[in-house]
Amino acid sequence: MNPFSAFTLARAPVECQPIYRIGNRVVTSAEPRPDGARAGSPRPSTIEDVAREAGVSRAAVSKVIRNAYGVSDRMRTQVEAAIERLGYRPRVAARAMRGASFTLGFEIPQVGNDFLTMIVDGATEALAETPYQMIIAPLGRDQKSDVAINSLADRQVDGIVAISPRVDPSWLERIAERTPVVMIGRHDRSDRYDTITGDDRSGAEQVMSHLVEQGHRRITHLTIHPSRPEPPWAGQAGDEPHVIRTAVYRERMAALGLEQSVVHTMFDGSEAHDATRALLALPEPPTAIFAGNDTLAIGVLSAIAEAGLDERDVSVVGYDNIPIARHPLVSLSSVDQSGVLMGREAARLLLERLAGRTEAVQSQIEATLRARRSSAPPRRG
Amino acid sequence: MNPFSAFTLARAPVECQPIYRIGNRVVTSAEPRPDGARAGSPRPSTIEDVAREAGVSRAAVSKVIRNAYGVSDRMRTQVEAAIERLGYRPRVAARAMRGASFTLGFEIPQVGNDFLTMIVDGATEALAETPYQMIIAPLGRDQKSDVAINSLADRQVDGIVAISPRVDPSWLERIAERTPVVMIGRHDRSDRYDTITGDDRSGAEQVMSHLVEQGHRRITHLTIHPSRPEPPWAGQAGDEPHVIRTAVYRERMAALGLEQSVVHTMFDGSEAHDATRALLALPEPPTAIFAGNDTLAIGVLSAIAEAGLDERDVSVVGYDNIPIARHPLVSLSSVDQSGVLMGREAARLLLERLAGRTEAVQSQIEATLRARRSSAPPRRG
DNA sequence: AAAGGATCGTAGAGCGATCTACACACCCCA
DNA sequence: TGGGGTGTGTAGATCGCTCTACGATCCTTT
Repeated sequence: MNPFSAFTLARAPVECQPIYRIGNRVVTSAEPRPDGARAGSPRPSTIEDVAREAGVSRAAVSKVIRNAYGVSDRMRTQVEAAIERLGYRPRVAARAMRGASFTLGFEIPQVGNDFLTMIVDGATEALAETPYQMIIAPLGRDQKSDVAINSLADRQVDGIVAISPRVDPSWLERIAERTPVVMIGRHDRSDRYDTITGDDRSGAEQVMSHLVEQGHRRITHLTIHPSRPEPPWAGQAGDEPHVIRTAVYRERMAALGLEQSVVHTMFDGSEAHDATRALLALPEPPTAIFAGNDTLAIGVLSAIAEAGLDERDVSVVGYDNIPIARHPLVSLSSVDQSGVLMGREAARLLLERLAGRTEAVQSQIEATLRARRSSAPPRRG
Repeated sequence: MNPFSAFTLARAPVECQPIYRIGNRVVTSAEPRPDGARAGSPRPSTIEDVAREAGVSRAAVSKVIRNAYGVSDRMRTQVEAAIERLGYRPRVAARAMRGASFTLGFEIPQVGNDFLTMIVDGATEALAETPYQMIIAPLGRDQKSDVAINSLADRQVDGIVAISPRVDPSWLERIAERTPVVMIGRHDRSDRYDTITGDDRSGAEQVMSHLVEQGHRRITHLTIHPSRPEPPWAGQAGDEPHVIRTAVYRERMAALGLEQSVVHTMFDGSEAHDATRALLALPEPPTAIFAGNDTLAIGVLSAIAEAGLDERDVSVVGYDNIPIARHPLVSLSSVDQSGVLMGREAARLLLERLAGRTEAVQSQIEATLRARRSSAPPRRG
């Protein structure tokens, strides 16, 4: 069963019994609680308990907690002491019912992807001094972005960062009507949500110029499969980063009168490895491979190394400049589009929205090629 | 300000206005809603709306959603149609108030750490067919584990996976009274929470045997700083994986009458790099380095490569067998303790708890050294 | 035909917060 | 002395959902 459709998300599996909570008053139930182990545990204290302990009203405690107006120093001290004594912690779920959940949600298509990790790192840093907690909804295998985004929205997060999701922009706009959304990595324009993109055109152009200047002529572009079937919202403006990089490759090759060679693989580097092996077995293998991202490039490098070849045989350039790219054993040329910066910016944009901004913002991050050992002039021959 | 203490977690920063939601009835408020942009958006439909649309009671809709007993086929069809028409999605926050949130929380000390990523991958896979959604609470820089764990508990997650957290076990037990907890990676025993560990003793012993058999005598152990100050709960049983690995190193070196050399660094590989540079500059540098984990080992390798040396000069063995370790350009010998398996197991243990299990379980994952190019017999001389 | 048992559905009381509206002091000044 | 502030604190409705208790049918059975 797909657990995330409107129905099944909501539905408990038959074999999973619901968790019971002992409420303010003791629940009189003929049945023993299913999770007997936790039955006797002390009830966590509520705002009510704090109020009683401090000898004030619930509302007063709430005010102190929210740092709201109308609290005397004496009362604050009193209430804070009571909170301390009881070890009280506000229940986020209850707060979310009326106010905010102080939670920002990140939809991450691949947890293992180092570029996405950099984004999370940047955002974490930016949120450090705020009361907002970040949560990440990772995509399961074969799961679509909308599942994770919906799931974040269902959890009443105060803002959502969606990373290059393959979803219908108008669907995303509907989400953005309720919850501020920042979309990273797709070249959409919307006046409902904010966007952050790298300069994919410039980045790809730098790669192509670099390779051509080094004397490469047989250049293969290896990238991930575009969405299939072609989504109805695909277009120039809404293109995914990889699509743009590919377009630049094609333009440049065409302009130079060179033969184009584009290979598509899955996200994961192992397919890039296999694809590269096949390329190397060709009668006239490419002298350079422009990989759509570093994960693929790493896979490409492994096939090249296994074949006993090096950068003079086949040069490789990636995209994203993930941390391992600068490792001397790898030394992968790559385009830096600072994921950390993107994450920081995403957090900032969300906080701005929460502070009241209403106009959409499009933010673009510079792209800079970092040439390393993996790209070198081809051997004469 | 630290946003996560009992107080500040709860407190909105002064400049952040709360988000208002239009409830079931229109909220009559003299003030305009602060987030004016979203003011005109259609109110998301509630269970009440669905009930009206389907011509049944709220309770009936709830039953259908929860797949509970006492629903006729006719009613189910009717309600499901209404849900479909309205695009209704249940609010998790509201459900969490009484029942379950269908959310499992993972506390991840370092988002960028590939070993932890493997754990998440394994868990994601295991949860794919369940109604549970995983959320990850990443640790901010200099943040302690308890902050993230608390934050998950505050969000009423139905279960928590804590990865090798540096927290007081008795504190964790208190959390576990309310919410099932699985702790990965620390050799604690508790009858309140479940644990999953690798066989760190065996793994470390394999490393040491391997290096010694290859003829290494000057072996340095490089690992992360132990918690400082020594936490009060530290002891043999509750030791962290790194501490155990270090202990094994010391035992083996002592048994062989070899001089011990232990270097401590931060988590991040760049310090390992610097530390290795310093080691290489010694009059008698080590011929082998046993790194406490692969992240550190990668940093070690980079320093060795930069110095123009290779495995015949200084061998390196890591721990965790992260994906990049098998890359032919890196080819790092490492101990495999299947993070994916750990993640899968963690999810399984949590689901079992939710299904009613009450006794604690300790699960141990095998450790197997994968010897690769990075460890080789030292050069003569 | 009445009793008993399923089956199906509803009413209504929470869950733990937030936030508006209002009451009560107290003080100042005319 | 009375009229307004201003500063503090409380009452109480509300958010959207869950779940127990119970009522209403309908079908068997005796």
